[in-house]
Amino acid sequence: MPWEKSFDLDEAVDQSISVFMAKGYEATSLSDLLAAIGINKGSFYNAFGSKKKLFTQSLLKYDNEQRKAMLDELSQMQDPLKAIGSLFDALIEQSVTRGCKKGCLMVNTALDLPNHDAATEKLVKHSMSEMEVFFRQQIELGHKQESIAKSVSASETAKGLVTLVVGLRVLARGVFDEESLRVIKSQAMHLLK
Amino acid sequence: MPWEKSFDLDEAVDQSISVFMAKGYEATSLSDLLAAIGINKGSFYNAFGSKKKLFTQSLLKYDNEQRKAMLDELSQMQDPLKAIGSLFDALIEQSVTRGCKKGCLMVNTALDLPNHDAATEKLVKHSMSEMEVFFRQQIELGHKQESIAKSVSASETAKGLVTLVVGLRVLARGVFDEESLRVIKSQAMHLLK
DNA sequence: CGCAGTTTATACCAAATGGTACAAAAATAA
DNA sequence: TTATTTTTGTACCATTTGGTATAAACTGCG
Repeated sequence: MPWEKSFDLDEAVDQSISVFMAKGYEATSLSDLLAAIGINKGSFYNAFGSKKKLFTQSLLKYDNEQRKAMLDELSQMQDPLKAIGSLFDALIEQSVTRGCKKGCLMVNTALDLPNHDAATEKLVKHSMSEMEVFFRQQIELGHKQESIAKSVSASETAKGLVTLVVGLRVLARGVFDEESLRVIKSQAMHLLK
Repeated sequence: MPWEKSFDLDEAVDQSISVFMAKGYEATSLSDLLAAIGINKGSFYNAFGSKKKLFTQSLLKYDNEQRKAMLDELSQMQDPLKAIGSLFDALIEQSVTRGCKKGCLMVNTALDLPNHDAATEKLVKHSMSEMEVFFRQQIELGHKQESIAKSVSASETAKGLVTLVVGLRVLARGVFDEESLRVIKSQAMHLLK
């Protein structure tokens, strides 16, 4: 066997995620990706096949390492109000700190859904639905623990919280300042009362 | 004097709004616009100057004729809960009916803010802030009329409602079905209790 | 009619688009 | 050393990009 790839595949996808997140799929050019990853066309097509395939790969990795990882961790807290509060804290933290206003690849793609293929649509819907499930389960746990009133509908409030998260990620891209983002969190907690 | 323009300027901008809304600024090509308006390059540059100028004009018109017109009308109802409920009804109605999933030009642009110029940023921020003001005033009116409890903070809840509206417009583009959108409305009304 | 202004249609522009092809260099394994 | 395979660099591809230029045809008014 000859030799290992000289650039880190995983790292390359991470760079791609950044670019796609910042500019969107269409507005991201091949040159943008090559510059961000630090390779040239030959290696690119050898490694990823096409721009579209890289995008799908990026979206998948993002969903696994960002959304899924975070929800899994929060689920283990066994404290619904704290878990949900922490989720919003983390989103705000990311929005304020991270590279500045890159937002969320999944939300960006959700807004652009009509311009993507069926596979992408399925992935985005699944990711959003997983988030809704997370909220629903947390609220149901709160019902058992009696930290959340039974009058708070698990399924309906879960959808409300998903909507607030999505809205937050949009507004975090430049419309709202940090203080306003924190108000969104407090409004989310209001829905649980 | 020679002769009137043979195509309707106003109508042309409306067509442009549709295209920009559906595909986003970057992904919309000149050809897309020419096809949608039904004119050719010569007339286009004579009438609008550039793609960017047309976009700005479109955004401005959209803000005036969609957002402003709607909020002005709802303000006249003098019934905060009804007005806010009607706003969500109208958004859902649009999302379900209108051309199918075109969404909202202002929200689409908000998510894309980092890639636009200062003038656009100002316009979007102003539009969003006007919406926030609308909600705040409605809640304050509700305080006076005693239809909304004083414990509901006008300024904070206004931000929460703006976030729900933005989230709704994103999710309406393909993630949520009509039933789920209606749940968002009911969650919005919950914030007013 | 003649002038003014508009519309069409076309040709053109340089630059960038996503993607392919290929030779040479480099590095490992046998 | 000799294969094997990936890397790099470059050249190339047709198409499209936003934008300009131009000439002819059309329409309305004085």
